[in-house]
Amino acid sequence: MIFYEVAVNAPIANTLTYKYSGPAIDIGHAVLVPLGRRKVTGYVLDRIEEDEQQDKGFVVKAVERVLSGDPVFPRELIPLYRWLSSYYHYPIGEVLFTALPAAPSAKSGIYAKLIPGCEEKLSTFAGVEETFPEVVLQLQQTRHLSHGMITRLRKSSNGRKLLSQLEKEQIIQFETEIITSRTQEKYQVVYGPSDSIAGLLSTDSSNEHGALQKWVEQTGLSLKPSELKTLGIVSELYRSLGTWVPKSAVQKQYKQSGRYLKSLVENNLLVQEESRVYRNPFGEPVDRKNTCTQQHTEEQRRVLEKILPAIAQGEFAPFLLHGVTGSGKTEIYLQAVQEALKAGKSALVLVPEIALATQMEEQFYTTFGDQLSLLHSGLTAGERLDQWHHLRQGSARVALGARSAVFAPLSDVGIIVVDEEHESAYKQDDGLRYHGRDVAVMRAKMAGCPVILGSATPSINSYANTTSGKYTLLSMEKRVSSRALPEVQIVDLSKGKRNRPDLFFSDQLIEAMNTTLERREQILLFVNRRGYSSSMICQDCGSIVQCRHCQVSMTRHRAKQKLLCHYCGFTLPVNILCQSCHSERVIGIGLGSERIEQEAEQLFPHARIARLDSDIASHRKKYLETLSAVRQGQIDILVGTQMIAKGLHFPGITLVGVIWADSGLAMPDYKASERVFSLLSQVTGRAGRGDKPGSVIIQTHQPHHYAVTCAQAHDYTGLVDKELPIRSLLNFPPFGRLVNIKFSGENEKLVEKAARKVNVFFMKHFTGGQIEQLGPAPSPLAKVKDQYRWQLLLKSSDYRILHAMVDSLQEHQSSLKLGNVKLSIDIDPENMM
DNA sequence: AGCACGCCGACT
DNA sequence: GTCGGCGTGCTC
Repeated sequence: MIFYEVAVNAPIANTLTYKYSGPAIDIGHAVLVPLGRRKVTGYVLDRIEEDEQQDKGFVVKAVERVLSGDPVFPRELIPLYRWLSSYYHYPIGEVLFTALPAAPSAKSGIYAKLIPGCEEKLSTFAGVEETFPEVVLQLQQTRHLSHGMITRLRKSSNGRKLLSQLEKEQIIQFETEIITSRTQEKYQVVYGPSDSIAGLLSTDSSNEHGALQKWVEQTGLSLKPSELKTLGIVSELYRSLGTWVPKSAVQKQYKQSGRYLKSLVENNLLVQEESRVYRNPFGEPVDRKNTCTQQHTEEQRRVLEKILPAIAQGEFAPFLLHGVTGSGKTEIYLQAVQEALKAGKSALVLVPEIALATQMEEQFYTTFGDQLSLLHSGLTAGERLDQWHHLRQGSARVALGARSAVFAPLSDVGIIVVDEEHESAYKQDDGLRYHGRDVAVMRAKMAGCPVILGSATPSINSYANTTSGKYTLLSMEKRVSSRALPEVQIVDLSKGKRNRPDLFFSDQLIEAMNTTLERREQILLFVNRRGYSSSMICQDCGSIVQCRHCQVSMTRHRAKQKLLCHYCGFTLPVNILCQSCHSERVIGIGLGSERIEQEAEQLFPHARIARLDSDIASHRKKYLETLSAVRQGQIDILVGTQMIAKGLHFPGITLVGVIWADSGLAMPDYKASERVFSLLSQVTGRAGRGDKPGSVIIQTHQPHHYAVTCAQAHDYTGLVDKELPIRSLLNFPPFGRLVNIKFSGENEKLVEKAARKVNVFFMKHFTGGQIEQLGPAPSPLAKVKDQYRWQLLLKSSDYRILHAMVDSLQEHQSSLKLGNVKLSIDIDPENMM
């Protein structure tokens, strides 16, 4: 008998022990195990030798069965899973279910069996026939009660009564059955040559059909013309594909071929097999043009001289690559990955959550082809699983993807790259609240390999790690082919008269747009919000239309003719009465991408204008059409939100306008300045990447704010010099560490009470000046989806104290009696909303 | 999470 | 009396 350490799919902090008498189970397998009265999926994390398995005061149950054919994850990732569980204070089983794709899984439910020989007893059972005829019917017909039937019965008291009586009278017996078990592998039927004609199909004679016919005549086989035709198609496809031919591909050319394929197999000319289908994760076929590996710049060479030896060395080494937009960071990544592959290792590349196909994907695909596995957010569960298997089996050695790709099942990782490391999209904002970049660094540490964090505007945290000596700083300050950085002009929105005070366009911006359009060049307008008006205000009483379920203002969307809540999706008609005074005079204020698009149409009626925001991006086709239209110069003005600032390359754009730069500075967030700076820098970087120089106009109400002026001067260290003293004064990161304890529930009073209780608990058990408790207070978004939210922010220079506090809270959670209030813990919170 | 146990109010 | 409400606690 062998014992196993299993992480089960339930919110249980620790792993559980199970035994299994069958053949030894490898670490990493999915198993079905009993848990209480039910059966759940679990993952084997370790084997426990029998002599180590002392009596620990619980009865060890047996593994029900092994669910996976092969281990689902490489065992070298187990320490990372354990670290995630303890660092983010999240149950180990749920860590695994977050980190793994929808792999073999099973669940059980209760059903009831009719005890043999009880049919008579059943019919004499008082009252069943009248109240529950369907129960009698099901038992007679199938000799059991289904899970669905039992759940239905349990909803009524009479049903429950019936069930317990049937059990008491020994008519039925409850058992658990597996009700869902899914694997999303897709298979297809493929055909290949049998031994007898293998030689014939591999020859690349140009007169294929003739050769086949000749061969058939020689062997004296009597093939029908249709069979010969089918065989011809198969052989043609076999040669062009270079591999076995899917049945569907043959049938596409010849509809009736199914039956002939069958007879060809019977005649031992073709062999039929089932093969795993790997769905194509590239939405559209990507042009595999060769990127001419240009000469590296002096800076690139200097950076590579540091990184490449570290990869060959195979030791943990964190680098922060600070390179201005256009300095050629991607080339560094490509070289680094190549170096790792050369050393026989694999590579992991993380990019922020991006809507769809980007330059980065294209370049990696061009360079690494089938070696590359893409793990972006647009994949279906099935596609994701396919990519997982590719990596698992080593048929792909480079993984490129967003946040969750950090869990890619690569073994022997030689390099990890995190592009745009400052992006807050790396932070998962629910469930296991991990930071993709931080996990990447930890993974590199465990794997013993270098990690490159790249950014044009590094996070203050990472930058601080270079001055403290934890990371090595590598800088690239020049743009490839020494293109100049764009000229940036700041326009003060609060000063001076405007020709069009009704619009969000300053005179300077309008003029610059005019000259740009005259030169037949392209313009990008950047807006912070989608929609038309960011909120609706009543002109009589001044109240703002709020979502019924969330404490946020409703945004007007003109195209949809609706008011929309961006948090829960709740909609209202446009023509509503004021919620407090019932006035009809409710109008939109503030701006959104739709409105800017409309105003641009008014100002430049002859310009071709397009909009790109997440409303559009949800329509993949429309999104890609817009992208290519912009690239081909069919669009003069592109209006967009955040998503256009990232990773997209538009050579034709020479003017960038930022409509309202300081809107982000009002956020209740210690990172607001850092964010605004990096957003402005990114948008600014979109200008003039072609051979023409670019210019940028930033409209703002706070022209003297350092986030704005530093972005204007392309001065990253200037920002750091301003920002660090402020952070230091308030002991915010990188000086102090933060933990946000979040409370939520339907009952506002109870949520508040719970938050106060925890606050008191901490004050009692953790005294001394090393900890600061901010709050408890209602969250900046005090209500979302009918859930009231409070939070308690903990701050300390010593993260070990913070972890001790959270551990202690979780330990005493039940005795604190927080009632129905849900508690969730956010370690290193990125977003305080 | 799910599921059982157990302790109190409102019904036959 | 007991039925059924939900708060509390455990799962190898």
